[in-house]
Amino acid sequence: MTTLTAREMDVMSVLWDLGSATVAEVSDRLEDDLAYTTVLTVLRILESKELVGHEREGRAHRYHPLLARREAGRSVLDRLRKKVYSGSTEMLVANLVSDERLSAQTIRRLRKLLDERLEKEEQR
Amino acid sequence: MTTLTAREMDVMSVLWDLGSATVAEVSDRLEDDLAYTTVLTVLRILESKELVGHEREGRAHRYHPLLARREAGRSVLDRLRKKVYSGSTEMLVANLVSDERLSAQTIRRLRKLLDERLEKEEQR
DNA sequence: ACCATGCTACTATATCATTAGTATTTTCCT
DNA sequence: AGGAAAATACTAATGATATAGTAGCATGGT
Repeated sequence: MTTLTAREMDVMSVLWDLGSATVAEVSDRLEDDLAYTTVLTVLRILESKELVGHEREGRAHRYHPLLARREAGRSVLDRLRKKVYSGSTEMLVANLVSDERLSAQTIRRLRKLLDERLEKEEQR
Repeated sequence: MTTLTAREMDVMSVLWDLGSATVAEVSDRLEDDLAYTTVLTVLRILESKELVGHEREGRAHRYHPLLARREAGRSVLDRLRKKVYSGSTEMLVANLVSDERLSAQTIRRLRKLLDERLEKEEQR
C-alpha cells in the first residue's frame, strides 16, 4: 500500500503540480524553508519506495512522479472511509459538503458529476 | 492540528464505533494481533495528546474519544484536497465517485445530500 | 581547458512511531 | 483475609521520519 508521510506528500504535491521538477524547484515551492539536502533526502526516500523516478538534466536530476494523484488520493480516501466513517461514503461526503466555505456553484458542479456517473451506470 | 498516525487511527476507529472501550476491547477489535501493552501504550499517547480520556471501571480503565469523527475527517480531507487535488473539491469528489464499487443507489443518495445542502444555501 | 559553482553522495542525529517486556498494583472471588 | 488473575505503570528497543552538514564530483561558461 501507498502511505505517504506528511513531508512526502508535500513533495509529491509539487511534482504533481509541475509534472516534474529538480530539487531546487521542489525546494522553492515548499511552504517550509528546508535545507536543499533535506529535500533531496526526501526525494531519495520516495525513489527508494519507487514513488518517483529521475533522469539527468544537465548536472542536476529531474524527478517525476511514478505514483499518480488518483492512486495516492484513492488510498487516503479508502482508509479515511474505512477508519473514520465506518466504511460509509455517504458520511464522508456529508462531512465534506457540510463545509461552510463551499459555494452553491461548487455544489451544483458536484451534483453534475454525480449525474454523469449515474448516466454511465445506466448505460450498462 | 490533529494528525493521527496509522495506528492511532486504528484505535480511534474502535473508540468511535463502540463509543468507549477498555484496552482489552480495543485489542479485540483491532485487525492486527498486538500485545495488550502495545494497545495500552497507544491509548496513553492518545491521552497525552488529549484525543481520548478515561475513567475507572472496576479494575480497568475505560477510554472514550475526545476527538470527534467529524474533526478527524475534516482535517484529513482538508489536507488531501490541498496536497493531492490542488485544492479542488471537485477533483476529489470526481476521484471518489469514479470508484466502480459505488452503487447507483449510493450515488443517488449522495446527490440528495447535495440537494439538501443547496436548499440550505438558498434559505440564506 | 579550467575552475567556480551548483549538485549529488554520503553521513549524522534528534525525534517520533511502533512494539512489547517486566514489575507492580488492584480487586474479585473463595 | 489471601491469592490468582488481570490490569496498569514503567521502561526499553527498534525502526522510520525529518532535518541537515560536509565532501567531492561534474559541467557550464569564459
